[in-house]
Amino acid sequence: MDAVFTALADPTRRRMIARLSRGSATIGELGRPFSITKPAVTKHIKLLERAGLVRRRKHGRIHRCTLETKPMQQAQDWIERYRKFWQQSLDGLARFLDETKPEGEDT
Amino acid sequence: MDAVFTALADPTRRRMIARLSRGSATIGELGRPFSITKPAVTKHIKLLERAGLVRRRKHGRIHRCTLETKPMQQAQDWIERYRKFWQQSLDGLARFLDETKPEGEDT
DNA sequence: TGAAAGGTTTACCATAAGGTAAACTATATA
DNA sequence: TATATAGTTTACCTTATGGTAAACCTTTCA
Repeated sequence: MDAVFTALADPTRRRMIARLSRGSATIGELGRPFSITKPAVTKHIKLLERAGLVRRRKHGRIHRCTLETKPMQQAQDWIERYRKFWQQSLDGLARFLDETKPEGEDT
Repeated sequence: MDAVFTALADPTRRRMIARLSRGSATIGELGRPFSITKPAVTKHIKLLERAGLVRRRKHGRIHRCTLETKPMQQAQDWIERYRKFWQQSLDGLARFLDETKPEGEDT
């Protein structure tokens, strides 16, 4: 889970994911939109693989990448679990109590 | 968005968020479950604030923290957007093509 | 008026990210 | 058989994380 959120924390990798969501791509295709060198692309893909978000298949000298759905699903589940909690609590009594209990706010 | 996913990438911070989803808490309360020093707790909270996930109100010497829903919602929206895309594409034709087009897989 | 309690700040350390240039491996092709 | 192409590896740099200890500021309270 750490690795998944770490992978999503970089804008370049998020754009790579967006690209892959529309179909598989090679390493070169994934790196082309960005003005970064090839080793940088290699590192990003490796990080995405380490998070389980991307799978690679080698065909000759070409590496074709595809997305894996499971880790992203788990990340979404984590968020969803707690989002539900606080939406029900913060919109209701808990928020009222938190806001009104202490009177002397200085910020 | 970078900051939000970065904040979620650490297990200590995720547990702090889980704690906050059940109601507001002080800095001390948030750090107590972990065997880390006070400066470490301060840093985690700061990072959560920087991501907009946590809001702090000072009452005397006590700092009371609450969750903010918006950034988490945005993070979830980002995931949801692309998850939809690839679930519809990978479960269907695109995945079929990706898997079958190149014959000589060596991995 | 002290001293304790809640937090922060200031160094300081180790490791991971994100980037580069240069050299390298392996496959395809003229 | 050269040479170009796709991608990786190694070595290096800078900045951000995650942690500590020690000193500090504020507020509370005996």
